[in-house]
Amino acid sequence: MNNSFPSSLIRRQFLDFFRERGHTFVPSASVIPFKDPTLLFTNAGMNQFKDVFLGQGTRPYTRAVNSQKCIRVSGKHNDLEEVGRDGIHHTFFEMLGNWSFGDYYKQDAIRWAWELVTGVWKLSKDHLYATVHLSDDEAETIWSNETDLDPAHISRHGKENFWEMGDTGPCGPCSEIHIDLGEGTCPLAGTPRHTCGVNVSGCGRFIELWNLVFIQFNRDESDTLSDLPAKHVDTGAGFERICSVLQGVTSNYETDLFQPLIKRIAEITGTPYDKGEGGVGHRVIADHLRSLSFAIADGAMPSNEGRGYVLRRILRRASRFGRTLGVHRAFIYQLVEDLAAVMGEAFPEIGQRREHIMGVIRGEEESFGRTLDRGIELFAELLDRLKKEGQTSLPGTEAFKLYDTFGFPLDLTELMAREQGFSVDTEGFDRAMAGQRERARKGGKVTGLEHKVEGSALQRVGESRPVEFLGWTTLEIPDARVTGFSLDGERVRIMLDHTPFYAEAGGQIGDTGMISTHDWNIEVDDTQRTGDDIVHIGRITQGREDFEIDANQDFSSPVRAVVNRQKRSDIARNHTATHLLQAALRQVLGKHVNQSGSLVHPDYLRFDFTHFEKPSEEALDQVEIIVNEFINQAHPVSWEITDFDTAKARGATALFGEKYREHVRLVSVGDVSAELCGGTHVASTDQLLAFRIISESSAAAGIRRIEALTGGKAQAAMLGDKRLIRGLQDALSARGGNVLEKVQKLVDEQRALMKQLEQFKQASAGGEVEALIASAQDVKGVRLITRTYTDRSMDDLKTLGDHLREGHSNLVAVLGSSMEDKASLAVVVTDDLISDRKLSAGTLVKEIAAVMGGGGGGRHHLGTAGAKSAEKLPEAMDAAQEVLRQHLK
RNA sequence: GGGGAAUUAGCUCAGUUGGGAGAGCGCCUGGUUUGCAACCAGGAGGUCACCGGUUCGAGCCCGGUAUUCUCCA
Repeated sequence: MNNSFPSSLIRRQFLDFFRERGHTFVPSASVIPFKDPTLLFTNAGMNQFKDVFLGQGTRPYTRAVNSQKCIRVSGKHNDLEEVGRDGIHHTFFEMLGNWSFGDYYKQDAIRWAWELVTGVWKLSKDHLYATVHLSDDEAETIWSNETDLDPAHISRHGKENFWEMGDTGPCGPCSEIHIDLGEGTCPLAGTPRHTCGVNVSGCGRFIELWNLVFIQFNRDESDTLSDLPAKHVDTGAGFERICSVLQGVTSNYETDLFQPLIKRIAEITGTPYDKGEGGVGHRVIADHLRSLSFAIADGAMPSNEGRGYVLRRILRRASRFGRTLGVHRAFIYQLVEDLAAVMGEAFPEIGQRREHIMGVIRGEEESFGRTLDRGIELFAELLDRLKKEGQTSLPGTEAFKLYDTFGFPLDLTELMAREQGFSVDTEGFDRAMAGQRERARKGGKVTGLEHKVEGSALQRVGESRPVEFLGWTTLEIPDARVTGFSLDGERVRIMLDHTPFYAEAGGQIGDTGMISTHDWNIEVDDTQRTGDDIVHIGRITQGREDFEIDANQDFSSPVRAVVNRQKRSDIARNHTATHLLQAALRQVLGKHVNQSGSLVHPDYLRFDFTHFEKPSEEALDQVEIIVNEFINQAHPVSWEITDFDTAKARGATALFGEKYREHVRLVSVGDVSAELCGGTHVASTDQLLAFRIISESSAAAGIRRIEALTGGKAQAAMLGDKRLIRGLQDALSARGGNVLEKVQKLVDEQRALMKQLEQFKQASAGGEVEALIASAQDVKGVRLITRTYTDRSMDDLKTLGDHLREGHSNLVAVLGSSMEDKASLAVVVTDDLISDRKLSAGTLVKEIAAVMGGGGGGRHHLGTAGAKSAEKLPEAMDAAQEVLRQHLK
């Protein structure tokens, strides 16, 4: 390894180079894209600027540079299974990038890239190559005239050099810098039909270093390209690859980014690292550790759906490889320390949340261990069964069931089957898997489309300008201008140039209210954000025709926008309470408490936070007390717009990974809380009146959820409790406040009484049993007891029947009872009659009950039956003797 | 988003044509006594996840909900 280029220096050089050329450093966005549901993970540097390219958002700068954390786990070019088998595939990587938003274009982008690569990083010009798109004369001219690249090293390509975001949207030609690593570096060298070269599939000698994308077109639904109003530059260079080139190693895993991790893995597992096949496990674990740690640091959690499930799979893959290296206990979590040492400087979140990350990974490793243990048990049972049936092959459906339902990996099943001399029907397994895929595809088609249609149906009005949100200080605007709308049956969606309506964000739900003119009226029931726009959603309650006339005239007159005051103040109370709750939780439970989700609703608030165990009742009481103290202390709530670093310096809690603009809004509650927050709040905490926790539960592993009330809702809840207690006092005649003692006493007494009653029943049953037996009549040598009671339950009859059976022989009892005009019937037969005379209580009771129109059945020793009416019970009892006679031969 | 599974005592789990809720461990009481998971006897502890349906009768059958596990997208 060439030590003159440590990875931290390379990263810094890149960022400094562009900073010196007027670029603003923009911190890496979270790997969890909060505002883009179409994306599981941030997978490219441009993700956080997508809205700029789509024309929906703006930034206060026109040049940006950063190193973006990315996670890729699926897609054409990156299958999870390939990671670790070669030196270039990763699930987590950094993407170095510089951007121009309508500022400089191809010339500067190419010149600067060349200058950095050859001037700062001193890569040999003889080994560098450039590619441009077939149509892009401009780029080629710049390469040959403005750089000293050998013109013979420039080549033109088709779709490899054309970049697009999707089927429609911004796109444009791109130009790439490739490097020739020299002979002997291509794994395919010498194989037929492979000639090393630029853009040759699978070639390991010529590899891409940097992609410069020139965004200049927009592709519409009809597939035609039109020029964008502003042209952009978007570049991306894989950091790990740059490091491997500059450090003179042939695999990314040989760089100082990975070697410390790999060394530690070798240490823990006792298996030395091998650059070839033998090191796959080390590489997989090192790679997966990075994905897991960064995703968890940014707030993701392993789970059984969505991106959480992807994380779980990544961890399990790493864990499986750990087992092949001989370690069966949880150990991956220990590596987080080493990762923090390598990456902590550039990404401090890894160090700051180290304990949380370790806890989550450890928990998952242990839970996977349990899954495997259960699978091994199920496998053993299955094999036992197959052996008894004389099989030697394990059916594919069974292997699939182990995999699909219990998460037991196929390769493990095969391994264990082979040990016992069994083969596995993998074809059957594949067939079952194909069926599963088919079902999943059918199920999940609709949603994506709906999203798209909803977003594109808005019709813009007049010149487009960014909306101004005024709702922090005002709830009513008399003269807003309509800037866009859509009408779909009853539903109307409308945009304004300035608005008091808060759009759902940060857990706070959207405002409700009215938008109106003299001629029409819209009841707004939700407010949402799309891009930088605020969309009011509701229905026209009055003047629909007038609304359409207005729409045709592009809404020439101003409209009045009024937020529902009551709901807004309920929301504000709950939002401020959320901040107080977080502050109190940190006091009581510890600093590790971090928000991991919240819902601010007018009726209640819900707050999810990281914490490892169920908080004790005492702790929750303490939290409630502290929040109420905050309320009574009447802390003023204030806010200011500041920059991120200032806010952080003041100890503000920010959601990890949430994207914050250069200017952030800092909400302070006295000296008890400072949080970055865009929501609406009360002016002083005493407006909350009261705070009350109504539930505490688990939201996910390592995450607790608290639901709480404020204001009138909290007071109403207290009143409800008071009524309940008063009701209890009345019912117990315990106004003196000794309710608890009284209840305890009652419970004890009741228990004692029940016991006594049971004994009493037994004793009296003894007498009753003797009397009943004495009353028996003889039917063909069998003693038959028939007896009808009133108000005896079925349980009573069964108990009595049991007593008659116990210790007696040659006895059949038919016991009837009428209760609330319903008939119950129980028949018991002693064991000797069951074996000797083949009697069955189930059969007898069924036939007897038939007489009164009821149904029933049971086992040989005891049968029960019932009828909806007790009217014919006497007839049935009379018939018992005849029924028994028929069953006796 | 779709499929498969689980939910029974404090814990781990049994419970088949639908008819008497169980075992092991743990806990309590008494006895015994001190070589390693001590033993013996007795006892407490259950809304069989929740809601609804079928049935004379549901832990078991049917429908729904919740939570957890698991696979696919």
